[in-house]
Amino acid sequence: MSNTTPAAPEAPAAISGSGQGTPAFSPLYQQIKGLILQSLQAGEWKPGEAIPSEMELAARFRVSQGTVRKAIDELAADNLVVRRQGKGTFVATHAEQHVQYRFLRLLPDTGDASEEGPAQRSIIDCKRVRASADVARALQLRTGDAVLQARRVLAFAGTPTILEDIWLPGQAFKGLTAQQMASYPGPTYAMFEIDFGVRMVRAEEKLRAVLPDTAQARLLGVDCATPLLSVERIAYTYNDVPMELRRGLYRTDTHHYRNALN
Amino acid sequence: MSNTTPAAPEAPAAISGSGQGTPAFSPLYQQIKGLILQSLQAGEWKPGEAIPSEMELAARFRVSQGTVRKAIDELAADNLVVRRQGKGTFVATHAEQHVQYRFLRLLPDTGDASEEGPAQRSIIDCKRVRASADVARALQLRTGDAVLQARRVLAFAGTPTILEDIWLPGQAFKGLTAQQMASYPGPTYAMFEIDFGVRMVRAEEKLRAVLPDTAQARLLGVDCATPLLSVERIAYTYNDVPMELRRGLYRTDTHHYRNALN
DNA sequence: AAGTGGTCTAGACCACAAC
DNA sequence: TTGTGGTCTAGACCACTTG
Repeated sequence: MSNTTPAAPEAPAAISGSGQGTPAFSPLYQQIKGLILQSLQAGEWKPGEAIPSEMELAARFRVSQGTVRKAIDELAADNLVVRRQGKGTFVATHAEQHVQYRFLRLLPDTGDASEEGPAQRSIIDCKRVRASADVARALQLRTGDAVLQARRVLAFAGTPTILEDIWLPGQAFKGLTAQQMASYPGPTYAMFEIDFGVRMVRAEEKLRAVLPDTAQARLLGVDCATPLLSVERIAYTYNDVPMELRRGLYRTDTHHYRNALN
Repeated sequence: MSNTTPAAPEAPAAISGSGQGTPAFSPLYQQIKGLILQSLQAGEWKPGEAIPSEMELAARFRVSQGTVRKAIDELAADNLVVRRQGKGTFVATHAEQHVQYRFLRLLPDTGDASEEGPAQRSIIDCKRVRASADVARALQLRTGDAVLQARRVLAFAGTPTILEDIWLPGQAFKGLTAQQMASYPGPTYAMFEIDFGVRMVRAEEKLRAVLPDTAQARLLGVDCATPLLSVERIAYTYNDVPMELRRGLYRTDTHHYRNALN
C-alpha cells in the first residue's frame, strides 16, 4: 500500500498535513501509531488487557503486519504497551509491574530495594483546597480551581525517608479519600488507574538541595540543618496532560537518587 | 540466510553460545550489532566519521540490508551512532553535538541554557595522585594506582555554580595538563576523544543533598549552611569500562537538575 | 543522476505460550 | 496444534543530499 493510495474505512491513513510551509510528510506507521494511541486514550483496551494481535490490527487498518509492528515498537519504547512473545501485546499498567515504583529513583545505599521491602505509608493529611498560582500553573488549571491535596510520609525499614505533598485536579479525582490513599495495596499510581481511570505515562522532575522547615524536619525525624533532596514531579497522562504535582523531600543520608545517562 | 547456515569469512554469524544451560539463542542482528561494536571499539571508524553504508555492511556480513538496519537501529538508540538521511551513518561524538553538554542536566530556572552561554571554566588544580580506596573501586583500579585528579569551577553568567572534582585513570590519560583542561574549546569529553581516544558512551549518577566544607563553600561563593546538590558520576567507555569519576557540587538556588521519567 | 537512509510490503520460518 | 510476537529476506519505492 503506497502513501498516496490510502482509503480503507478505519484508516484515514496517509494524507499529509494541510498546513502551509512544509508538506509535513508523515510515514504510515506514525499514523497507525496515532490511531492506536487514540484507542488507548479512549479506553478501548484497559491497562493490563491485551490489544488486538498485529495481524488483526493490520487487517483493521489495511496495512501490512510490518507497518503495525513498527508502530507498536514505538509504543513499546514509550512504555505505553508491553510485548510478550507468544502471548500478545498488553496495555502497560502501574500494577503488576515488576518494578514496584516506576517513577521513584531513590535507592538504599547498601543492598537493593527488594531487601528493604515496600514502603510504609502514613497519610498526614488529605483535603480539598483551592489551587494556588504555582499549583494551578503546574496542573494547567486556573488559580482557585478545586484540587485535592495530600501529605504523606514513606518509611523504609521503619525509618521515615520521604515526605510528599501531592496535588491532584479535583475534577478527575472526585471522591478520593485519605482512607483510600492509605489502605490501597500497591503503588498509588495503580490506584489512580483502577479507581479513577487516570493512567500516568511519563513524568518530569526538578531536583534541588534544600533545608526543611520545622514541620518538615519533625515529620522526617531530622533537624532543620539536615540538607534534603527536593524533588518536584509533574506526572502526565496521554496527550501531555498534567494530572499530578508532587513535591517530595528525600533523606539522602541512607539513600541516594540514581540516574542513568545514555 | 538462516540462523543454522552461517558461513561467510567476515561473518561468524549464527552459532549459539557454547555454554551449558540455556542454548543462548542470539538473533542475527544482535550478532551483527556486536561485530559493528567491535569495529567501533577498535577505532576502525573515528568519532564524527561515517561508517560504511547499510548495503556495504550487508555485503560484508553476508546478511540482508534489513538485518544490518535493525542492528544499526539499536546502535543509534544507544547513542553510539547517528543516522542522517541522504548522507550516511556517523560515529557519535561529544564534539559537534548540538547539545553542548550531553551529560549535564543542570538548567537555569528561568530561560534556557542557550541564553546564559557556555560555562566559564577555572581550573583550580590538576595533579597526579595515588588512587584512594573508593576512587580505585569506582574506576576498577587498585588502591594506590596512578590517577589524574583535577578540580575546577564552572561559572554561568559570572556566577560560580558548579564545583567538580575529576579523577581519571593515569594510564589512559598520560600527559593531560591543567593548561589543556582550561584552554580546550568545547566539551571536556570532546577533548578526551580527540587527544586521548577515549569516548564516553554512557554514565551513571548518584545524587544527594549535602552541606559544603569551608573550602568548597569559598570556591562557590556561598556559606557553609547552603545546601548543595552532590552529583557523583561514573562515565563509561565501550564495554562498560569506567574511565572517569566526577564528584560535583551544584548550586541549586538559581539552577535545577532536570530529569525526564518515561 | 547517483548514493544514502527511510518506508512499506509479502512471505517464510523460528521461539514461546496455551490449550 | 494453534496463535502470538520475533527474525530474516528480497524487492520496490520514497525522501534527502551531493555532485
